[in-house]
Amino acid sequence: MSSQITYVDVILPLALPQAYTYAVPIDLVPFVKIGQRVIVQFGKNRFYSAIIKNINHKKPAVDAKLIETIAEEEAIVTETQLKFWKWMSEYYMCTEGEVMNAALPSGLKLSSETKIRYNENYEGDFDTLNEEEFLIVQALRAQQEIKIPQVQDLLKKKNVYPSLKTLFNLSIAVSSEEVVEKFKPRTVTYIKLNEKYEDDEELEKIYAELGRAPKQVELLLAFSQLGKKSKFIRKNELLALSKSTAAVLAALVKRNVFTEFKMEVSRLGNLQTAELDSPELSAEQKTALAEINQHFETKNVVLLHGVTGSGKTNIYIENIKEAIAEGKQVLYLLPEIALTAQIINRLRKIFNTQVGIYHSKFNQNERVEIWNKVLHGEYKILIGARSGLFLPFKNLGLVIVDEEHDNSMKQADPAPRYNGRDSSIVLATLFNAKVILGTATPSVETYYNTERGKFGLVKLDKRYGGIEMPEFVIANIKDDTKWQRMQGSFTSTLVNEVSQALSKKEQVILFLNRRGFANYQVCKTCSYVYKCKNCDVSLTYHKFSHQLKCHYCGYFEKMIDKCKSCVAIDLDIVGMGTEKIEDEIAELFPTAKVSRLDYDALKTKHGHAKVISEFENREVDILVGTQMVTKGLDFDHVSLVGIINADQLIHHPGFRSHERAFQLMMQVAGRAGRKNKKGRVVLQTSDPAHTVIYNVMNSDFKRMYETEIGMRRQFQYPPFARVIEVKLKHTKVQNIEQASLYLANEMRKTNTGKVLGPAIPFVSKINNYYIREILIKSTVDSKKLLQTKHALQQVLDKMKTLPDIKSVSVSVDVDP
DNA sequence: AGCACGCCGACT
DNA sequence: GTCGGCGTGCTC
Repeated sequence: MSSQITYVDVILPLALPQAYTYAVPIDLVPFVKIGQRVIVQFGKNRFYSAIIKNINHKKPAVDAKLIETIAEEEAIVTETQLKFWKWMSEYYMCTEGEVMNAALPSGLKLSSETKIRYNENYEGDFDTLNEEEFLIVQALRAQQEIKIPQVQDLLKKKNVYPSLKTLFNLSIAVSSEEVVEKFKPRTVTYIKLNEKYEDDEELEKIYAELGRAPKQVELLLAFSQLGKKSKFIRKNELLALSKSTAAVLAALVKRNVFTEFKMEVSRLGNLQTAELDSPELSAEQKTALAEINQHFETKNVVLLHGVTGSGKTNIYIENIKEAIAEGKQVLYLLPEIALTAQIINRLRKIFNTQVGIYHSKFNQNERVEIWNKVLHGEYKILIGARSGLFLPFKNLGLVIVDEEHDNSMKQADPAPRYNGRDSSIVLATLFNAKVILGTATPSVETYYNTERGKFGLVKLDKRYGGIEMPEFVIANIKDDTKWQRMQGSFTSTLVNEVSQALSKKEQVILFLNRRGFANYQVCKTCSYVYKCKNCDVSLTYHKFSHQLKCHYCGYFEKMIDKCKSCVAIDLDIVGMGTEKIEDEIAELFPTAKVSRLDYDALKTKHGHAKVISEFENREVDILVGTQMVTKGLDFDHVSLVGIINADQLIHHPGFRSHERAFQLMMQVAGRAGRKNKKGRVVLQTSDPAHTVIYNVMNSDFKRMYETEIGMRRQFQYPPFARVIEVKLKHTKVQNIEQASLYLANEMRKTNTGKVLGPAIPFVSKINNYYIREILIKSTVDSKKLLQTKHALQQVLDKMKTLPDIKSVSVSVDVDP
């Protein structure tokens, strides 16, 4: 029994299909535990920090290496987290290593560095060396130790191994692997008086001795005054208060009067702020809170559907308090952009030092400290962006996902391509914790889940002043074109509505989902369309900068007035963008002040904040913008929203864009209306009968959702189906064609899901890579979904063995 | 992800 | 002829 070797299976922070097994040295056996971070050699000379997944005595098929060391005695990953990682890797079709990569702050992921030294015993000459090798030798002799990136810099190329190998073979240089812990605790230097001088007599003596060094006497005096209460003082503080210098202090340290020592401190600072009582709840809010708690008796997830400004945060605060009172931890997820100082300060004022924050603006060292504080339960509340759900919670009691509809809750790239909302529900289930999803515009899946009773629904539809849903008006572009009633890009209906709103001194938002001036530019003679060199999409004409820009990669060229392809000088600008709308509306309403809010306006004009504040202060009457107008704004005097091209929003290939369009539509529409006054939304469309909005004209959002859900049921999109999106990428089109055909055909054969593609005739090109997506629709039944995934995995594995297409890179996304 | 091995084009 | 490009395969 005791002679058995102990093995550990570890997760390496790499995209590897399986766990790897290492043997544990006999002296480390008593210390290994699951979730512990160990350092292992993987490959010829690389070291990684890995996480122990399980411990056993089964001898692996291949010889196991020994683990190098244990990074820290304590397990920094909990077993719950390991379960969560496993779930995530299976659900989102990636490796556990990739999940680990996303989960751990890189301060906890170490990497080894190859260091190269000059061999001092080398006695030969350098005659056989080439120029590059000699350059390295010179550098080695000057600095005696250099790292690979320095060599790459030196030789100005990436592959430096051949040159180094020559030097190693000739024993001119030697290499060593050094493991670097990235996390460095922050230390502060303190100054202490040597014990000897605590005795007054000795102190007198030293003053006498120092007689001829007045600066040192001064410093010592200052210390004895400052240091009266404690025996040591921070170095910086001492220097600042005594107005002395580091050199003087160093002299005293050298004389052994003072001793320097370092102490680890937290980077996170002391967050003590004035305690603030939590806000008093309004009657509606109290009811909502009671309803949430009532739902929690039978359900784990509740949607808090509250219009903007209904005070959802006040309700969260009460729920957080309850969870904390039970000794549980709370996770509060927000989209990165919504993680503002405002919300953080508010919670900090109430919950003080129990609140931790976790998002991309923290550096790696800070993130490690936060990780540890969550692990040790020092933080009770964690406010974070979606990656916050990877923190090592011990006893999570409540998860709040605010702005649950926000598409930044979904990680697009790289793997794991997970949805923060869905994943946090799974995480909560592992802890038997409750989840509140909060939003003013629920995602369709969430709405559907409340409808069929899976989630509880609590509505908070009263604003403080009370607001009604807007009235929808359809403006038919086709009719107006036929009767020649169009005024530029505007229908007569919209023009009338705008002038009415303006005459009542109300504000207008015009929404168009395309920036720039015009879609594309085409030659009237030869029909040549200006396209991007890199991306194969048409270039957008920007009037302000007089450029043709690619909205995909940012490429731009100067606009010229003659055709690139033939001799003609008659070019046509087709389509419209926000710039053009801005121009046209200004011309139609010359007395109105018009402003524009889109990506370009941020840079060229005066920035986001200024545009918004001008609009809020009613210095601007008409705001033209892209979806930016929907981001966290609340305008009180907007009575009219014009959607310039509703077709574009509704008729869009692929359900993802459809979903986005739907969200957008609701959010834009939600901007209309003011206190006690119904707003109006004008939808310009050339095909009213096929516009979703037609069906819900003059109705409320409930019908909008229902229509959308109906369509999704009909076409089997999420939430009625699961969709696996396979993205193929390669430099050669033929390989993409072959791979996508193969994949689609093989998947059809397995009969585990409906394959959409490669019939989708769309291969995009980004930076020399061709990309094609294939959608595989499976049912919501988790067993069937698993089958589909297995089948897909097999097909992908097999594809890797096919000579012609094996190098095609594949990324898989699962929706939802 | 790295790193080694191996097979084809532009250089001495 | 070789150097060096990157396509391919493996890492406990």
